[in-house]
Amino acid sequence: MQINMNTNLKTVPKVSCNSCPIRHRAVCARCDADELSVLDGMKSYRSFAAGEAILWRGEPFSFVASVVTGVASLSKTLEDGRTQMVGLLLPSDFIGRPGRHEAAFDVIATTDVMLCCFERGPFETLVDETPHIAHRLMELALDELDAARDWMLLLGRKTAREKIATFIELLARRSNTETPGRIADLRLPLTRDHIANYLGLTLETVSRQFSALKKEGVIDFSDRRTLSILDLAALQDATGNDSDGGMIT
Amino acid sequence: MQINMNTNLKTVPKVSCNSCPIRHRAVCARCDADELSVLDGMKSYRSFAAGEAILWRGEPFSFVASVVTGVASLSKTLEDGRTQMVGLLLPSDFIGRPGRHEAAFDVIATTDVMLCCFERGPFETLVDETPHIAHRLMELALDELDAARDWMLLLGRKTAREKIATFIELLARRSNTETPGRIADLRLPLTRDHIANYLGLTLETVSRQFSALKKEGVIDFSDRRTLSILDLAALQDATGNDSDGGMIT
DNA sequence: TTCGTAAGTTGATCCAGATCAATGTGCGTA
DNA sequence: TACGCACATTGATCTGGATCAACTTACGAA
Repeated sequence: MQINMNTNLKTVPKVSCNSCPIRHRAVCARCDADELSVLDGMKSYRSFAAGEAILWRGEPFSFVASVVTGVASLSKTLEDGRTQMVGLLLPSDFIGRPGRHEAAFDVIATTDVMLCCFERGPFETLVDETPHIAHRLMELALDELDAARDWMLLLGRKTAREKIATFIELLARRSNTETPGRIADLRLPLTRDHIANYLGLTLETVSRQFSALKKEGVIDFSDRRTLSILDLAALQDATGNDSDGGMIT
Repeated sequence: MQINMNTNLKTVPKVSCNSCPIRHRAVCARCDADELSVLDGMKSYRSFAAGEAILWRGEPFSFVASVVTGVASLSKTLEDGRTQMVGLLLPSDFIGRPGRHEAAFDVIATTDVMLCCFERGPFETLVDETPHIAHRLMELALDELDAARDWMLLLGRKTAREKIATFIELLARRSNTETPGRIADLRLPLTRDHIANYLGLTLETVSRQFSALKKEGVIDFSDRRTLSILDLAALQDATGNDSDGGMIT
């Protein structure tokens, strides 16, 4: 099987590339009008419900895809069930890689997800013929590599508090809310358990660190899944990152 | 500065690409004779002594390079000095990435290292004009991404014992010694401290886990830097990896 | 041959985060 | 209106690996 044909999967009417929210960041970012129309003819949309598996590790896939909306996670699991998330796929991120025919990890929809899919064979041919796409694919891969290496530092050397602060700051940076020093109503797209899997912690530790930051007045929860950053400077201080990097505003 | 012009740096006479030990795995792997002669004309060799910095984080670099011989490490450091190695560069691995002009981490020679260097500007032009090189560069980047993600699982979820076993098994797999069930005289290219930085441990824990595996008869040291694997099955068992993956012979 | 130093081992103790356990909260469904 | 369930919080305890410390080993330089 390729991308799963499960219960909640829906094939959805296509949207024109011109009004696509990820038009300028996804694999098609560098394409001109002609190239775009080729992609437009090849693409199909699929939606997955929160919690649903998009792809299991080891499963051959016949589609590659861009995330249009929603959040998906990549995770690896040890024999005994310990799991580690190795990537978070946000809108414009790409699923699948040239020269590989089966998934190296589980891909799970953590929220409802919409994918813009291409059949793998034709897409690979197109990549070979279209430097704009090959080039963008390279950029996306290198960005992921940078992110993976930042995460290695976090997993290997940061404390629980630093991990949580880094995670919140990451979400704040990606959600482009613009309010210097204070960020309101940041939505957590993951459960405590998922966050723990992302950060190499347990869900209890995640919960305790959230509570600690709340008690200190650094953040506040309006609801379990929605928080505000009350003291951005303190939060950035708690990440353990160099003070210069990572300015949000 | 680009790649450092320090104390021990030497520019070394070039070797013909045809007799180059990494000819078929490095960035030039897919090149035909014509392409190779262009690279041959551009390249220069540089050597670095063990312990020497090849490139510091944030430093602009004017060269990219392939590792010809030796081992180098990529590492990231937190403000307070905690460091995490985020990659190990073995012969044929590539330093530098298209579209980036400064290092994202420190690159240190852990053994004596020989690099095959190209000036960044001309090399990038060549990449754009030579699909064989662009393609190979993409493959190398994706392989690194896979390795980084495997390491995230190790850093986030494995125990000290599993980390050490995984590390030994990794070295065994890359040194292509062929002796089913038993591997002799495996050389550790890193100090205990470097291994600790690679595995997200302290050097004491590394030492203790080596001792434990030795006492159990899984491995043996003929010298502090040279070990033999006496019981490969037990070692693989201790990695925590799926039993099917990771066969060496 | 000894001295100095970097690297490695081993022991004793400590503590951050895991684990085990109980309770709380919100929401959809009957 | 209450039942069931998934998710989250909080407390008590345990423990793997960090930290602190002493000692050993290898080796190159004087």
